Amino acid sequence: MNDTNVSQRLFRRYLKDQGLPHTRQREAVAQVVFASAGHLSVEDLEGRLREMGHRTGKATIYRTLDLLVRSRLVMEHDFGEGFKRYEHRLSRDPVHEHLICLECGRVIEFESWEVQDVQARVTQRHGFRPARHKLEIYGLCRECQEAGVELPDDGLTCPIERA
Amino acid sequence: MNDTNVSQRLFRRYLKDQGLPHTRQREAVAQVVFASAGHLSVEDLEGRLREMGHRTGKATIYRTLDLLVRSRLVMEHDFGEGFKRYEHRLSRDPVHEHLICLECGRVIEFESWEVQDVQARVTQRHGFRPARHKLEIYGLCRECQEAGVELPDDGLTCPIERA
DNA sequence: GTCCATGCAAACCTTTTGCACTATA
DNA sequence: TATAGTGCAAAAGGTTTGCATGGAC
Repeated sequence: MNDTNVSQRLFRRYLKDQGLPHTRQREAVAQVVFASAGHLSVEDLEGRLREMGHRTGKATIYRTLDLLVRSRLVMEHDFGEGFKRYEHRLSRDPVHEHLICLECGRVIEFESWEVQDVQARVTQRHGFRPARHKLEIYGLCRECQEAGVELPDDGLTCPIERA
Repeated sequence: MNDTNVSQRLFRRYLKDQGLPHTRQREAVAQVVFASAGHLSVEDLEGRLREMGHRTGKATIYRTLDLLVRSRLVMEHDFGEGFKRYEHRLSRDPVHEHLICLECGRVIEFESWEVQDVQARVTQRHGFRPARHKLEIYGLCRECQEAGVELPDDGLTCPIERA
């Protein structure tokens, strides 16, 4: 049995636990999310559902994503593009960080125990109770650099010295 | 001379460098941003401008914030509240991270050389050219914990074991 | 006098909501 | 059959844009 099927089962269990009906739309949305590797936008989801012959309304997609996020089977991300992206959590490390290319939108995942460490120390020092964190590094991926893309620099050239 | 004035001067220099006019609206928006300690929303800004007797249109506020962000004198943040917040960068460490309270929205800043370190190592490993990063830790601040607030837990109780 | 900024309102985009209808259990 | 979900379209909410007017240089 593959991970997609495991996730599907977990989602069905979640629905049962919450006393919610299991519908074909929920099944379809969950299936697409669990079967996709990357970080999906709602537009991506709509497209894949249409390809598969499902005619699912946007509202239902959003409502189902909300359930998937609540169940903790899916994570919601906002990479500053003006819309959200969704990533399933099974079959990968539950805690990981992201490198995000400002040019092409490519997302590379990595893990870092140091970040966990920083979180533990800094939250303890401030009496803060952590629920989750995110470390996102924005820049240019190798491919975009090799394609000659440059990061724009519009800022003050040297604020302090020229003040 | 205080930091607010330094920042104002830098902003005027930025405008001159870019060949852009220095207007009273830009002056007013910049002044409010530089004089404020926290992480301002556009709504906050509008309010403070009104208090000061300035009648500045929303569009002008957004356009001026865009200039301030481009000049690097101001940073834009998105803490997932559905709108952006703005923070001036002078008179504080240019690189710092945030603890964000999910209950009251309080923001606590901290610094971490370890994160810089992680960024350097992981970007080198992936041939990625970093432009900026953000580490945000979400949870409950001390005050909200003491007020008895709990983090909701709606997820699957134990996905793997009960699968 | 030439540009550019401003202000207003309309447009935009993603996400949410109301409601009549349909499907689940 | 009771309860909740679905789909559509409208609304919401923050942000952006078009355009006529006014200000900066």
